[in-house]
Amino acid sequence: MEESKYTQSVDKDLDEETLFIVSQTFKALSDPTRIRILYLLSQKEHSVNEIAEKLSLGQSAVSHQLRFLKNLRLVKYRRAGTTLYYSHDDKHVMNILKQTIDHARHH
Amino acid sequence: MEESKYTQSVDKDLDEETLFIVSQTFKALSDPTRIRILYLLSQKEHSVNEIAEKLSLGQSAVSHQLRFLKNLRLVKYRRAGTTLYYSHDDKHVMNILKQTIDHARHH
DNA sequence: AGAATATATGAGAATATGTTCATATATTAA
DNA sequence: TTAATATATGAACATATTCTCATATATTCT
Repeated sequence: MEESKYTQSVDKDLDEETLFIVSQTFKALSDPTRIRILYLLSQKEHSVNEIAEKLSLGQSAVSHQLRFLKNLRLVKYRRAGTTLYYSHDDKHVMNILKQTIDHARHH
Repeated sequence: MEESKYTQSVDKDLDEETLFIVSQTFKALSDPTRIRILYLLSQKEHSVNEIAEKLSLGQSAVSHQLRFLKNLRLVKYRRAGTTLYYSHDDKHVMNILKQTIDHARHH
């Protein structure tokens, strides 16, 4: 039997663009440092130095990771003088992170 | 003010083990090849060769990735002669994958 | 046992990733 | 304008990842 002309999109192969977006999204969540940063930002906004101190990381490392997250529009920032306050900027992704943390904890 | 003894677990720092499980889970979903394999298995079980053919991948590459996914208990298999039929084995993770694919498609 | 088929495994190569170090840029205050 | 503070950036290094190639293992059939 041939493929039905009513085949749903959910059964089609993944197109390049979708695949790229999905893999990039999960890549953002696959590194312990980025997870810790996002988790911190899930509670409230933090400056770069606050993040570095709270998580015992170098300022440069934090800045690099924030750039990564910013490029994917997972975080945003507001400026206050020389200080940049970062906060999360993607509710869907933060929700998925929270779901998975809860799931991991219950085992 | 000191930390309340009623502080919710959701506000605590992430412990090592949770962090490890979460990062490993997302790492599994961060590679295009593994995403394509899991997506295929979300539809129905497939043998190693079927996966390789459908996705135009080498048999060895597929086998390596399946081992990775098997170690995380994201897939399982049943044997039929010399053929191994793989299927998904973690509804939570498959649900997250589906959510994220849908989210990516709608943009 | 030997041949055929399906899958797994290990080593090696190419590429990607994450951190550190040094330094650049931007904002504010004196 | 100069100094002080906060953050960003680029290069270099160490490690991790993913694929390919060759070969090993497992099952079935004759």
